Amino acid sequence: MITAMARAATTSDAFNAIAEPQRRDILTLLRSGERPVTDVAEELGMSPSRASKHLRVLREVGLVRLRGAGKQHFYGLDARGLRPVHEWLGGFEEFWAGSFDRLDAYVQDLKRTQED
Amino acid sequence: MITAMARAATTSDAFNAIAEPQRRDILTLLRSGERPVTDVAEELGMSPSRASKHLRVLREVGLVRLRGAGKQHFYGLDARGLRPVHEWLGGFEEFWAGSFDRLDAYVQDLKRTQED
DNA sequence: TGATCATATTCCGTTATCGGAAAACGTCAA
DNA sequence: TTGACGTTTTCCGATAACGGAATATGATCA
Repeated sequence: MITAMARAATTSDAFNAIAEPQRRDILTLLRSGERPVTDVAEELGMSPSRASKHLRVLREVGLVRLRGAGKQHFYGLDARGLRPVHEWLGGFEEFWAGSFDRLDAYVQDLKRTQED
Repeated sequence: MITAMARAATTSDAFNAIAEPQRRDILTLLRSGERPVTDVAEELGMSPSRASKHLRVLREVGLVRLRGAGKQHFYGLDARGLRPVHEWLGGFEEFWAGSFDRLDAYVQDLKRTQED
């Protein structure tokens, strides 16, 4: 039972998971191929335990997959989990160019307001 | 001076700002035009104070602009702030189709591992 | 079995979110 | 000035992320 809500868990969403810069770095790194925890940690300059924790979060939201048992674990990218983010963002692309116009309108409006 | 780091502030990033579902809803709503706080609150079923707080976060990261002084405030979308998110995501698009193949490979691998 | 390497988890303290409720501003009209 | 409306802020309690350090688990090889 939930008593009080604070910020949503990092593991609740791809949106929340990628809010952390280091986790984005991990995903970016994994674009070039699978890697064991140690490599991730070393290449991104973080402690193995930290890397492991971040990878756990990414695994829980399905952005990363663990392959291979035994001593060697390989983490690989599963970018499908980013689709919801991309889809949500897609609705805004048309606004990027337009935003400049809208900013112009805003500035014009501001001028008018101050002149009045 | 920073003593200990917790989760990054919601206002530090577009990434952090859009991690909250209600803030995404607000941005989506504002695609159809500017709105005063009350309207946002009502249309999304949240208290005015909550809406105002969310809008403040969005304003601080530059995703939203405040127009008009006086009693009537109008909040409008400034989607340019989403560009960093889109750009980061862009690097992964090529992987979405590929991810299925990679999943196949993963499953094959799993089979092999379990047979051994 | 015991040592060693690779990963994962737990413990700790600090910080900041989130919602609701209540109170504080700020503006405009009577 | 008083009152009403629209908006923002403050206070509160509960939750949990984050890093580092230490510890635990797990697998492999001598």
